[in-house]
Amino acid sequence: MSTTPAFRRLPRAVRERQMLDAAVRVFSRRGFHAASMDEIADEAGISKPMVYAYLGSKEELFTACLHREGTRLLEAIVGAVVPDLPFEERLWRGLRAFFRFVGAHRDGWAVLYRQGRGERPFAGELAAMRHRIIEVVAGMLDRGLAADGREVRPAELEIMAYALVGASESVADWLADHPDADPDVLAGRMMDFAWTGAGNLLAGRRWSPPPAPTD
Amino acid sequence: MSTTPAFRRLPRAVRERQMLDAAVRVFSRRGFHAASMDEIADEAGISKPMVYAYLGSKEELFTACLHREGTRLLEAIVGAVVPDLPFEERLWRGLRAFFRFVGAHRDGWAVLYRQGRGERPFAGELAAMRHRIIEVVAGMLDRGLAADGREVRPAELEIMAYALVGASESVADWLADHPDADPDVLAGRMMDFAWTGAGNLLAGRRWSPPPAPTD
DNA sequence: GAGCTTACCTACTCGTGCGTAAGGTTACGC
DNA sequence: GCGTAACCTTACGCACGAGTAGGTAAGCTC
Repeated sequence: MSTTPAFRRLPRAVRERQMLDAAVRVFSRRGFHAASMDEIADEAGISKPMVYAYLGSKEELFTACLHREGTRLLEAIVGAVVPDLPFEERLWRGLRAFFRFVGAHRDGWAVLYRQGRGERPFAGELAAMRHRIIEVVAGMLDRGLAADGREVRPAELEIMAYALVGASESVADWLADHPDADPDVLAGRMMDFAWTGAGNLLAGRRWSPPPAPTD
Repeated sequence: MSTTPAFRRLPRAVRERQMLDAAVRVFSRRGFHAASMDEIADEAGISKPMVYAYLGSKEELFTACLHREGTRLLEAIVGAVVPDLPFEERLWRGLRAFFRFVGAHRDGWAVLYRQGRGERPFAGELAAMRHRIIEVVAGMLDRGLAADGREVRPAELEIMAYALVGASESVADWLADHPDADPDVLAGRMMDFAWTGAGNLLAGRRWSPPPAPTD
């Protein structure tokens, strides 16, 4: 019989990609600690020393996953949010890109959102990344207001941005567990919430506590 | 010198409380896997076999933490939400109780929100708990609408509840990192967002995509 | 087809941390 | 004041998994 080796020898770049894909899958279902390098190697169809040779230690591997998925997510969003469009349009495009990404990269999303947040060495960096996104959203809100001649204290803007991002994450997480849902529809639902809500809110309508006994 | 033993012998119930308190603290800063039973025992000022004797395995201990903190949180909220009050008032009281709880039990919150979600054996139970809360919120929204003579499809209600809960969690998480912030003020901010937003939204104002090129 | 490089593997070491066996100490009943 | 039961300890067994040493073979160059 001719040369049909069970396992072809592949160039490094291809293997690295396969390993990262496998690592994201395994990390997404096990978490950082519970995932073993053996299982990742197995999932990638390769042996453990190869993973160490190419991607380094377990922490470095997880960092690489976080970095790749985080970059992809960020690029998907900033690529969709064209700068000179009006606020509403940018928000809509950003949300749609976000939900589309989560729908298409559920594993990556799970690693970023469910697994990365608790693990000690990575939580900080991840929180910083999230905070950067929130600042961007807050900036969008601020510019949306400035264009309207209004003004809101930065602290309140930040809280609002936290609420908006948190709401989106929560709905995205729902999407990750409902493969049949349409990301664009969800983005529309979020606009229902964020735009109608934030829009009216920023237009000056503030909620005030009822006069009833406050304790 | 009289009898001043370095370590008094305490009744079981007291020790169990101390151990759970210590476990919540350690789990909150390390996560489930990275936390060691030795460190928990040390934090509780007791030796490891005592932890096993009273609380069982590490998984059982973590489950106990999750259960206690989750029950406390739930009780704080349902205790604040008096059934017969109007929708707005219940929402306000529920949010305020939630933020007050997080402000007063940062460690417990961290275990529930940051650590529990990713860890395999517990994620499911925790997700179920969260889902129960979301159902309650969805029910509140529904009753709020019904009282207003309106009607919304259950699926949309659920999405909205996810957004609301996610927004609250995100702001609560911000609170956990900002000890000086006032929980009641944050609850007010959330009402700004949720009430003004959801209120207008549920009153029939829906956002619709702009006519611009949709890709 | 000799010789080098790169891809790849089997089979180990060794640290860490869960869980436990076996024994010491304190308080309390009588 | 002594037995005994509950409390508490030190010191270990053992499994699991990160990381590695050392060896094999495929493909390339000439």
